[in-house]
Amino acid sequence: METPRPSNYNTRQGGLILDYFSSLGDRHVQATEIAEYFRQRKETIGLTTIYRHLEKLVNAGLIHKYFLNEGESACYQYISNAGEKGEHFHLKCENCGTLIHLECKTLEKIKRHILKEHQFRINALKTVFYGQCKNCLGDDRS
Amino acid sequence: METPRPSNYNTRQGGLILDYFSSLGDRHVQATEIAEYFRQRKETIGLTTIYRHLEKLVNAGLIHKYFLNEGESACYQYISNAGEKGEHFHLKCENCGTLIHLECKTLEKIKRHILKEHQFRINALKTVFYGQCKNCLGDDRS
DNA sequence: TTGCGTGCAAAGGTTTTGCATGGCA
DNA sequence: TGCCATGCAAAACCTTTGCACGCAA
Repeated sequence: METPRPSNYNTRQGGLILDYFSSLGDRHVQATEIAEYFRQRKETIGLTTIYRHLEKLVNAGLIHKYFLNEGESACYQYISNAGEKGEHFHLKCENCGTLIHLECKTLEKIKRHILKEHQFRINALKTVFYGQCKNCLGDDRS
Repeated sequence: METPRPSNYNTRQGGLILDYFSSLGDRHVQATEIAEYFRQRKETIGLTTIYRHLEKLVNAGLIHKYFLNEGESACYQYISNAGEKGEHFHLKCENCGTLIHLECKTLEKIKRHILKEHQFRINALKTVFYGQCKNCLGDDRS
């Protein structure tokens, strides 16, 4: 199986962006952060070009796009070849902004429950649970 | 218990907007839809004013703000006085856009599980499950 | 009269599009 | 050489802010 390429042509920018994503592991970045990263390394890439590569990478299934800070800019994250193993849900604290990666057998049950009983297949990658984290529950019991 | 008012002053616009929300039931609207609604009735309200009332209503706990169409505009929804009873999760089909309101005992278990085992209190109002709905699962079994 | 409410215009931020140029194959 | 990629400028959107005027109390 070939690794899908983000574009037909092999360009400096395309290579840099894909390499950058693979170096990120499971960390996510926003478009402007990518631009800033390369600007600091004197490898400046236009923001337009970055957005166009992001779109291609999403379509190629190499990166994942989602929104953490509601109403704000999109987050992009590399999808490691390791594959299905690391599926997890995101928990985002509405108070302090902490992002928790949750891998949990019970949540697998939830997915199955909703699929079987409600005929809906959940996309864990895109789904974000909002609420209050441990620390913020402790601080304020409202 | 008094009904909290959206503002100190009682203005034409404030009254119209609150009345409009209470007439919506559990349907949600976007800021521009509100503007359009009143424009058609020759009761034009400036978009700026609408946004300012929305903010006040959210702060007063009378309406709820969330994001359904990721990266797009905010949705606002009236919180009926009926209260806690109608708590439900939102399921949003990534394919056809259908929004499902899910009231389900099992999901209460999910909330309790995550609270007890992971010390995180889920805000069901804000949380949206993304995935594929019944119809779209049938159409395409990818 | 006081001070918040209103709404136009403008700014802010993110993302997309038009278009001339650059560079891969 | 052909055609996609690039990136500047500008547009498109949603939302917020500045400011002068309106209006409720």
